[in-house]
Amino acid sequence: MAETDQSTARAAQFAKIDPAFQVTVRDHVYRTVRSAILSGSFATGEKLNERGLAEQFGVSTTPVKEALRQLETEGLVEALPRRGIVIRFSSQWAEEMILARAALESMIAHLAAKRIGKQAKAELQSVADLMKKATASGDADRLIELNEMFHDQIHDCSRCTYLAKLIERQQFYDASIRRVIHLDPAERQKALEEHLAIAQAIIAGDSDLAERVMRDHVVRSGDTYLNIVFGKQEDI
Amino acid sequence: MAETDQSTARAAQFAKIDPAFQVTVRDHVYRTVRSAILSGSFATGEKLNERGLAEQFGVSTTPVKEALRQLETEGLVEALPRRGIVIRFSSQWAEEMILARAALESMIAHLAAKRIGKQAKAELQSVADLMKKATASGDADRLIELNEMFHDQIHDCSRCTYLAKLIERQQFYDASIRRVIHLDPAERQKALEEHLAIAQAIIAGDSDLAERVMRDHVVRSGDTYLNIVFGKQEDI
DNA sequence: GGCTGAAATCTGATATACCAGATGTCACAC
DNA sequence: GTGTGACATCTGGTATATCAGATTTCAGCC
Repeated sequence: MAETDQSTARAAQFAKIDPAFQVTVRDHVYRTVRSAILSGSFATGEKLNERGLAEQFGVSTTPVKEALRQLETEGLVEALPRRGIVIRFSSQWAEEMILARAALESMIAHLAAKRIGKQAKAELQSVADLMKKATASGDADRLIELNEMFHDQIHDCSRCTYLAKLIERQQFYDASIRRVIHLDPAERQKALEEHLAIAQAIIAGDSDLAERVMRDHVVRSGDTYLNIVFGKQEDI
Repeated sequence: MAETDQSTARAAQFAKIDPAFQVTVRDHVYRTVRSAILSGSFATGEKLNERGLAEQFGVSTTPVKEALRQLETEGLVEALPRRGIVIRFSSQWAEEMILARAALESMIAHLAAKRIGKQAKAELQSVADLMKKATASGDADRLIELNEMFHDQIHDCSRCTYLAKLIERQQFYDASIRRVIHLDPAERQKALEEHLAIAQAIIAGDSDLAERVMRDHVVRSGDTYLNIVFGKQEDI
């Protein structure tokens, strides 16, 4: 009996591993090619060769085809049947990805403000407080981490799994670029103010305000990224 | 010389065929399974079997795998590596797809109001006028057609290709269900009023108003669809 | 009787072979 | 020189075989 209890207790210590965590070749190819496209390794209109990619990765064409299918569904490449895969991603695409994110994040912020519970309010406030500290101390990596946590919390509050997944696909920059941004004190300060305003609006349950400040935040910071990645500035 | 001109003129008469128009097995499987999922042929959580599907379609597993990969990227199914494909779609998913559409369509309406040109204004107005007539005469099929034309025009005005593509994937009902909706006179009238308001706002260049009325339109009509497909009502 | 673990089996993941449409090349006819 | 068309070739699409993780089954043990 004691033994049973003990073993149960021990088993409970281990978090369930996410089955989707496993890495497949397909997934590796997908991530690598996606990242390469988003970082501008391929010119818009350039063709991708299935056999060539398979050879470069040292794998068969099967997982490559599947990875390309995912990229196609995401809109980053276009498949012309029996003719080839063409890169679709461009600076315009990136701009629109920001707009999509802005639209979806503001929708989710709206819902979060309506649906947030007491405990979640406290947690959101606590992350906001941590952001304030990290901004003051200039810890860029910590800020990136908190940033992600912050948006994830809002996603959780909204209880919108699908929307959260959709938003994830609208990201065209990676951690290294984020780091560049967060190293700039002025940018850090601006982002902090926006985050605090978002947190305040959501905690206050002001869904319309939350929607607006979130949208402005995503668009503004998105433009900053655009500027860095493509060296140009565009407004809505 | 005359011959050259003539042949050029003749060639110009034929529209270029879209290379993506070609139907592949993969695409057929994709569309069929997608439609089956959206129409509720599979319960949420139900497993799909690659070999089984391939056998049902009388094809090999290769195109089936690719089709499933597309559905996975769309979020309709989830792939658990080496364990199987699970249906993710549910009424909650459908609700969130509407919210996504509302967010994206309102963003696109906002941009359309800002970017629309003189000729496009006239065209949008003319479609709106046709809608008025079709609503009065109760021509459901014609209304469905005009509806699509209307939204496509707005997409074109916004000059947002990526967003337009993204919106297309947020549709969880097909033509037959649309038809049911448009057969109801009250619904037709309501939709007409909304469409006219949207057209007016965009033509007037009032981007904020366009955004708001578009969002309300998508959410309201979406709820009507939800009601029909899932027999329940949900609000934001 | 209930638990353990090895074997059978199911299923997705990957590799390979082959098919067919699309494109490029080039000799030939005018 | 220009245009035509057969042929070589490239490339994605599909089929099939094999590999390996996951699940199930069930005999054997406590």
